[in-house]
Amino acid sequence: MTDPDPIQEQLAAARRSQILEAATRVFSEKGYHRATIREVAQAAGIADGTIYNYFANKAALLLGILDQLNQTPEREFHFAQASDIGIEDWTRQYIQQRFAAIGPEGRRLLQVVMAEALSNRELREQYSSQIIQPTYALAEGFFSQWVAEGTVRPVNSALALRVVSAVFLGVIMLQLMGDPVLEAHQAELPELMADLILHGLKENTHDAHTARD
Amino acid sequence: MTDPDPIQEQLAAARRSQILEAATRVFSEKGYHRATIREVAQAAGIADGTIYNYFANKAALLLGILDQLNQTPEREFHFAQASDIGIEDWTRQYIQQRFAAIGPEGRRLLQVVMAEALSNRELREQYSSQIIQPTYALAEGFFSQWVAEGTVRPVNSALALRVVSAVFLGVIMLQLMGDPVLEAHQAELPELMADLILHGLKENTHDAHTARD
Amino acid sequence: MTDPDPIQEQLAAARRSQILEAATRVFSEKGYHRATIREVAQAAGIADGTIYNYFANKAALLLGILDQLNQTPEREFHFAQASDIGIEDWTRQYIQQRFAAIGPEGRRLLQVVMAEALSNRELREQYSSQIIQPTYALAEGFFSQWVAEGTVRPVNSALALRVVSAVFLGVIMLQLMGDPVLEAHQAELPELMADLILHGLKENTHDAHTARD
Amino acid sequence: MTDPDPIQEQLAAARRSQILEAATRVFSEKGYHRATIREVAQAAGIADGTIYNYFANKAALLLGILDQLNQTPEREFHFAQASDIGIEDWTRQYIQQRFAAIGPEGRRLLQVVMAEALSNRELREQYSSQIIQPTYALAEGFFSQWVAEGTVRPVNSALALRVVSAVFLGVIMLQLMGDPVLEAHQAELPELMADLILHGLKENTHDAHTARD
DNA sequence: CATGAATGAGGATTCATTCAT
DNA sequence: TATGAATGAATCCTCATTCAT
Repeated sequence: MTDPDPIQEQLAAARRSQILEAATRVFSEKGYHRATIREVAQAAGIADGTIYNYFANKAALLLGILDQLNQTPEREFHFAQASDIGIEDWTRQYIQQRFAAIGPEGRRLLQVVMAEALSNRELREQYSSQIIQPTYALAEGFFSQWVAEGTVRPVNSALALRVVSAVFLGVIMLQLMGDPVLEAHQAELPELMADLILHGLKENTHDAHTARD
Repeated sequence: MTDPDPIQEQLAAARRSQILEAATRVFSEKGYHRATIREVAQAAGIADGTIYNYFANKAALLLGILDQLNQTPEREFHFAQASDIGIEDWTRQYIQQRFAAIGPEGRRLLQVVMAEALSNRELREQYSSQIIQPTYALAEGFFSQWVAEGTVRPVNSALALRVVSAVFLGVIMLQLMGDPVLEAHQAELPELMADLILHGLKENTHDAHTARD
Repeated sequence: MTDPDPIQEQLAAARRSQILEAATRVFSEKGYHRATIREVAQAAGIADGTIYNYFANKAALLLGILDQLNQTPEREFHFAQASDIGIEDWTRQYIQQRFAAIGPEGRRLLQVVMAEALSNRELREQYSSQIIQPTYALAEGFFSQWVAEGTVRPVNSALALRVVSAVFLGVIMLQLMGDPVLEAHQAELPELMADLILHGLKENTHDAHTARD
Repeated sequence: MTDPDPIQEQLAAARRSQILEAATRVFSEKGYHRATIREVAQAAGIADGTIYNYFANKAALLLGILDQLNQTPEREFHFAQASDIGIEDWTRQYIQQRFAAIGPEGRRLLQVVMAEALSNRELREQYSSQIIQPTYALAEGFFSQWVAEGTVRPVNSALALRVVSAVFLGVIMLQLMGDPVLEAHQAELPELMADLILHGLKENTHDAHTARD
């Protein structure tokens, strides 16, 4: 009936983004449930009903936000480079880059999605199957390669990957919970995380010895 | 009118627990917002109105759950023993014990509280000030002592503590998100976490060397 | 089954009064509907349930208050004396006495009953048939006698009685509405009302003059 | 977004009136508290929720009714004409006109507002400050002028005004209470009230004398 | 009789969603 | 497509009333 008008599509996509951006903002401030469609509409500068021309219902806004989380581009970061520059430097750079990349907007996305995913099985499963597990699958390849090379201690790569990523997730959760220490020491955080992930907490006396040699 | 009747108080406390237990169950299944007072009441086997004899409103149920989280006794665990048995063994034992202690009920409490705290500033602040920060304050004492002793590499203790605890928090979050790998390898998890926290990811060639000496 | 124990009856009557007194107080402060049984019970210093041993339900408290209004004794005041002391003096004394007699408690009763009677047909009809009309019936006898004697201008006694009593009712309503002028000039009020009721507003000498011309 | 659309405003005003009219009807029949929002909505032929597009809550309906009472236009009636036609004729006409003007709708408004004002301090104060006292302030000017002219006996005008208006208020209260005599003699009422207000109850012997001469 | 915990019907209010304009 | 008024289902909460102790 209507031919696919590329201009129309552009406009529609822009509207969708505009609405999702507003929704993310409002949801992160008031929470998905406490936020009303009206508030999202007002934040987006449109009428209530207009939202329903772009999203089937309120839940679809959440899924839209999830999609945006998915489209955060840096996800595929260059695991490949690890071999070139050594795991030590690579890790430090990666952590630095991830923290820089996520930014306040990404943090908000995560806050909204995590809050709801924790209490909504359906969203949780979508989040898991669409984003979390694929990301792990991607990373596992590199990780097990490092293990094979002896760069990384011999561990269950899949499991170790979870634990390592848990450091990230946990730190961001604590930030979202408003921890004042993390807030105050943002600058030192990446290096400390890299140290911990690479070398652990323990003062390695042997390291010291050998270094002296 | 009536002097404080200890039996009445016992009954009232039991009712409160009964209601909170039901609320935790229902909230963790459906989420705080999607759950209705009626569902909580039915789960507790009482009438809707009865809940309001023990809690001012629905939000007070959340705070009650928060309190329960607070009263999980093991929080003060034996940091003191660290010096006796060496940080290595202590860490392994501690992790093991924490995982055992939290259990499914504690996990549910955490799920409910985290989900809501992420989207509810008031609860978040209560959670932070009543539980998270006090716990950190307690642990920091021991942590900085270890740093002073040279047992732990010289770091900002407060910050390092956050990062270490983030491993825990992150792992539990991933579990709550239904990660199948963590589910499948629960048994290996504590040891791996201890390894990571103590020694990091990196295969320590120097360690190996020195060990050979 | 139980023989009519006069002591028990005394106690019960005292309880009833105690409860009604509390109810009047609470109702006049918060209004019948906004007031709760619990508040009445607390005001009376008893438990909620106890009220139901003396009154069938909340509405019965209102009827009880109505009864109390009924039992205000002075209702039958000595109309008879009118002939002895002249209508002028009688009226002044009567007004004075009525205002003195009603007092703050009586005002409260009236407030509660009027408020509810205005919006509750059943109470209104009870109030009318049990109190208002009987009182008028009593007064009409004297009033028509005065008319017959020529003491009072020839009017429809029943109607005139309503209008005269309306001055009272209206003044008390305005007082209950918090009129500051009536509040400030309480002392002058009875005399002014008597003047108005007996002689009207109009300066009489002119009447006389003009009539003579 | 949209500039003030006069047509929309007209529609909205019409809706408000429609709702208020229904509320007045329902409230006067069942009383404010016993009436439900659903009943008001049904009486207005709309859905429950629609009421909340025009009024913040149930109490706002009462305030809306109060406003309507305020906007009864005749309040300012022609006090000015008093000098032209003589206080006697003016009073009779005024009373006549007031009774005619208030009508059944106005009576209902008054019933609803008085019932609630008697038991609701907030509404009472609004009623007093927004309507009663301003009306008195307006009337006092004329009244004291009449006193100064010697048309009216020398009295405290503010107080006398209250007493005179109390005749009105009292009569209407008695009518609202369902007094059968007032109901049966509506036609004679205005004249009788005028007589009472102007000349009082007492057969004026001087008048009589002069008249007889 | 006194108590007050338990009950559950009832009602105000919210808000996602629809649809006529 | 955009609008926003109308809708009415859903839900929290209140509170009169009951009844076991």
